[in-house]
Parts: sequence; structure tokens; C-alpha cells
Amino acid sequence: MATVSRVLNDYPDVSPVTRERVWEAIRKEQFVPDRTARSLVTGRSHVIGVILETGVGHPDLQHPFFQEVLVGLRHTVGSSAYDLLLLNAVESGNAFDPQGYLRRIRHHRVEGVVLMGADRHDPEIDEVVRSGVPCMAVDLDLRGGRTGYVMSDNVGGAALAVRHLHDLGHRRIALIGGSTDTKPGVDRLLGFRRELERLGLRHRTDYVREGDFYPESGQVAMAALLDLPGRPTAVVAAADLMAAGAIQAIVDRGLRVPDDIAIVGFDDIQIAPLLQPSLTTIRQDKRGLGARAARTLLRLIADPELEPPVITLPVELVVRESSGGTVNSRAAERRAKEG
Amino acid sequence: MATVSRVLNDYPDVSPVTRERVWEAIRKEQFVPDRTARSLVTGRSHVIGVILETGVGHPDLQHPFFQEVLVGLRHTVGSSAYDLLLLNAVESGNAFDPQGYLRRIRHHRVEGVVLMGADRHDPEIDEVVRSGVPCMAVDLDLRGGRTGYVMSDNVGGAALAVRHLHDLGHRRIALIGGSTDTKPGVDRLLGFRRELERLGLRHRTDYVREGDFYPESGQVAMAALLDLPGRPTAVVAAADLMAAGAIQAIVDRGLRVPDDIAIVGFDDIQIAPLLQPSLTTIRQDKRGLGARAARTLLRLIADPELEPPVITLPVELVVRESSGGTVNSRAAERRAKEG
DNA sequence: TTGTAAGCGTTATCAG
DNA sequence: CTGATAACGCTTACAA
Repeated sequence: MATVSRVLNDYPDVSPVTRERVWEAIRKEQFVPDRTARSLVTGRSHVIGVILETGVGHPDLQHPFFQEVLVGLRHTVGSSAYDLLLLNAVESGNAFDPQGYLRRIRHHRVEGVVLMGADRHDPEIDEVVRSGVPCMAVDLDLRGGRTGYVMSDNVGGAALAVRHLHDLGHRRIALIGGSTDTKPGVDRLLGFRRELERLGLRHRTDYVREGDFYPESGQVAMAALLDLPGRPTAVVAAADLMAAGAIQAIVDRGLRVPDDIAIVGFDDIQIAPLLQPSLTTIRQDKRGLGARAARTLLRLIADPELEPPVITLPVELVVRESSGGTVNSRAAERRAKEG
Repeated sequence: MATVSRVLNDYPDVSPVTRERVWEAIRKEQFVPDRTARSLVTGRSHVIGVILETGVGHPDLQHPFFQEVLVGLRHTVGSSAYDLLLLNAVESGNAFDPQGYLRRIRHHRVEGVVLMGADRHDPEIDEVVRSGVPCMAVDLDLRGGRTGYVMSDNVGGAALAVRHLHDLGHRRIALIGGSTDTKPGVDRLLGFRRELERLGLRHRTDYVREGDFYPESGQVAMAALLDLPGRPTAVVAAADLMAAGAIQAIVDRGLRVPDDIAIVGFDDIQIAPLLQPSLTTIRQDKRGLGARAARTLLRLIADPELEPPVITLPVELVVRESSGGTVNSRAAERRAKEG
């Protein structure tokens, strides 16, 4: 029995002959080691938990951004010996079953947790972070003894978007920002402001609207911007979905993108190139975020001494039609003159 | 010890006083029952596996359709005492760790499996189906002693799309079908053909193209259709993403939707209303598919005698701009005359 | 109604 | 190098 265990775990102190005999038997019996029993004694589970907050209105699992992050996660985790457990926030009916995240984590002996789309101030999340279980957050600035995070260069990305529009001759640039409850929301706003300043453009507070990363909010914000006296000629949206909503609002008014209003999005989700017009956007390396979070988490699990890092991934401007950046810049010059 | 167990499991034979004392202690100690230990003795894990095939090119987790199904799954499973384990297809580096699905399932003592986006002829999938573990497939016609499936009324949906276009006056209707390797692909083709026949329309084989449910294939197929002598005036795409690709192809030629070509999609994914023009489509109840699969699976797990069912969910025509169905039907009459 | 004791399938610790 | 044996934390007879 013990020898079988040794063979299974690749321990060196087994004679080649015995080893082969054991493998033989394992194959013949179709033997699969039982994870539960092993977990019981080792304390390890080979399971990584994923917390992806499920609001009633906006299950974040549904936001294309997180889906792509999840793909990266899955891929990286999959090539290790771990599996992903989707931790549900929903309460169970049964009284003894763990309800909170932390309880579920302990229950399943989850070895590490990836946190996405969760509320930074949720006490449950706090509990998890403090628990000492290794955690990596994505797009969420959570820190702790065993908790780090991965995030795109949101400040730089927003600045990039502004600069691009400025280069195209735009001077009246507005922002449909993300929720300022979130770090990405705050950082994109910051990058937007800074670049405006750096370029010597006037900063109009009525040119800044706050959305929630989803289409409707982009549509509403855009409608408001269009009502402004001296409406903007260009808009940076802090998420592609909001950009899509904004385009809707523009088209609804009988205006055109990019001729009347230029749009730059953020994320470069799968459908960005499929929109009409195709969306100029700041590309986040979504899979990279997932992969990086996973890789770091695995290291955090393996090495208890490792200091949880804060990782920033670069972003990239992808020029398509919605900014008018692909056509010749005759119009740009005109706009620049108009100020 | 045993008494604690009894309290935890809500057994009746515990005095109210003792029961309360135990709960008290549990709360005080922040005690969380260990799932691994319990699993070891009960043989149950409270874990449902999810197989979502990850091709290199098209991780299906990335298809919006499956994402929404997953939301439904998660929600339903979450309100029971189960958690979802994402089973990775990727092989692990470690020799003893389970590689195939079935091994991973046994390894984790997964109680039931939801199958999505997998290849019907994959021997690994076959293994799982034959294993006797309760399974429910979504959009996949897998049957077995303990395996059933849930699927939309694809035949009816395709027919609905054709009829809608016919009602609008179209007579030259083409199909960008899904992969005929898949049941939905076959069924949508079938529905398309049948309805054409029923309406007494001629069936042109060059009006039927096969795609793979992703945008590029829609674009390619549409380009081919546009090259046809006597090109169609309307196209049914067997997936919204393909419809989006088709619209691209049309716009690229300087043609317009729906004026030159009307389009109807399939799925009603999140971004369908955000496309320009917004997409007329056949709505699948994606969350319903997930929820139904989950509910049925839970029953299958609870009752070993239960015959695994085949469930069909109704679909619904959602009229938006891309079919020209929202505008007045002057054009429709004209087209009808032209035949 | 409660406590005692025997497993569940592994790994880890010891002798041999 | 290999075979016993004791945990791991829980459930479940079985006794008390």
C-alpha cells in the first residue's frame, strides 16, 4: 500500500522493478487515486477557487471582459494539476453548508483564490483576504499578507486614448468613465485628466460622466453629452460595452460615428471589430491578466514566503474606424482649427 | 463528536438543548465541516463538474452563448448545496494526476456533469457518458443510461426566421448554417429547408453555406453569397456572431442592411441589440438552458431510477432593425413582386 | 438521547 | 528499499 503511494508520488526510494509492477497493476485495475482521501491527509485539494461576483442585474460572469480573463485563467491552471471551482455567492438552503466565501473555501480546502468583479468593500471579500489563503485579484486593488493583484495600465491606457484623439485634431474630448468605486474606473479617469492637462486642453467637468461598464450606462451618458451646449467632438469610453451604448445614442440622434463624434473604447472585447463602425479601443491583454493571476497564485501557493506582488500589464491602442483614425486626416486638420 | 455530526446533518434524534449547545460551540469556534473528510466517508462531494471544451482556436468558454448558459447553471446550482468545478481538458504534467475527463471526475468524486461545446465524437466524452455518472448536455445530443440533454427548438427557430423574412416580402433567402457536425447546425438547416418548402420557395443549394458559429465564418460565407449571380435579398445566420460577420461583409461591399440585404441571426446574445443595425434574431433562452440542465442533473443525482430526459426549450423571434421588420412594409411589397 | 468505535483511502513514520 | 501502522476529520452502526 505504502509502496503504491510512493510510486504514485514519484518518490525515489522504490526499486525500478517494483515501480513497474505497481504501474502495471494500476493500469490493469484502472485505478484512480481518490483525491478526497489524499486531501484529507495532505491538507491539499488541488483546487483553486474563483470568486466572480454575481449581482442580480449584472452577473459579472457575463461581462465579456471577465470571460476572457477566465479563459486565460483556465488555460494556465489547466496545465498545472489544479482545477477551478466556481464559488457561488448564493446561499444554500441547507443549514450546515457553508454560505460565505470563506466557509466554502475552507469547506473545499481550496488552496488559492482568484477574485474578480467583486466589491472591494464587501466584508465577505475582506474575510477571504484576511484569512491567509493565497489570493490574486484581477482588476481589483486588494492587498494583504497573502493577497496581490494584476491590473492593466489603466492610467496609461486612458492617456493613450486621449492622445490619439488629440492627434486626430480633436480638442473637445469627453469621458464616459467607469464606476469610481473601482480602481480601473478611478485610474482611467486619472489618465484622462492628466493627458488633457499635459496637452493643455481645458478640463470641463460636464464632459465627464460616470457609467458602470455596461451598455445602458454608456447610452445614457452619451445622450447627456449630446445635450450639452458645445458638445464634444470625441468621447473616450472606459469600456467597449459603454462605447457600443454610446454609438447607439449617437445614431439615435441621427448623427454619425466618427464623422460627427469620434469614439474610443477600452478593453477590446471580442466584438469590438464587429461593431459598425468597428471600434477603436485600448486593448487590454485579458487572457494575459488571467494567465498572470493564475501563475502568480500558483507560486504563492507553492511558496509561503513569497511576497504577493502587484502586477501591471501594458495596454495597446488599436485603431479602427470609430475614431476616424484610419481615414486620411483632412478632417483632423479642420477640426484642429475649429478648436 | 457523533452528536456534533448529527446536529450538523439535522438528524432528529438530538435534544433541543444539546443541539443549541452544539451550535453555540460551532459558532464560537468558527467551525467549518471539512468536505474532504465527509466525502471520504459518504462518497459524495457536492461538486458538479462542467466540461466546456477548450479548442485552441475557439475556446468555447468564449462564445457568448455558452457564457450565458453558464450563468444559468451557476445560478441554479448555487442555490443548491453544490459548487461547480470547471474540468480542464488540458493534460497535467504530473504523471499520476488524472488527465482524462473521467479520471478527473472520479478523482474529485464529482457527482454529476454538465457537458457543453464538446465534440460529440470525442472518445473521452463517450467515456464520461458511459461511466454511469449522471450527465446533462446542453446543445449536444448525447444520450445514455444516465445522460440526457437540453436543447432549444432549433428546427422551429430556423423556420421562424424564414417565415419572418418571407412575411417581409423576401423570396431569395439564403442560410449561413452552423457546423453540420452539431445537432443545432443540422436542425437549423432542417428547419430552414422545411419552411422554404412549406412556403413554396425554390431551394437553391448555392444559397446554403456552412459556418462554424463564429464571426469569420459568417463573413466568408456572406462574401461568397454576394458573389452569386442573383444574390439573395435576405440571409438567415445560424448564430448572431456569424450574422455580425455577415453584416461586415455586406458593409465592406458598400451595401446596406437591411435595405440591400436583410439579416436574421440566432441566439440573441447580449450584444445583438448593440450592433448597427440592431440584430433581428431568434432568441434562445440561454439561462433557461443552463438552469434546466442544472435542475435536471440535480434530480438525476438524487434519484438513480430517474430516466434521463431530452428537453426542448422554445425560442422566440425578436424583431429589430437588421431584418427591416420594424420599418413599414412598402419595400416588402415591392420585393414580393420582384420575386 | 448520547457516547464509543470502526472505518472511508490516502500519506507519513517507523521498523525491518 | 519495503511493509506495517497511525493519523487525517468525518459518518454511522452499535451500545449504553
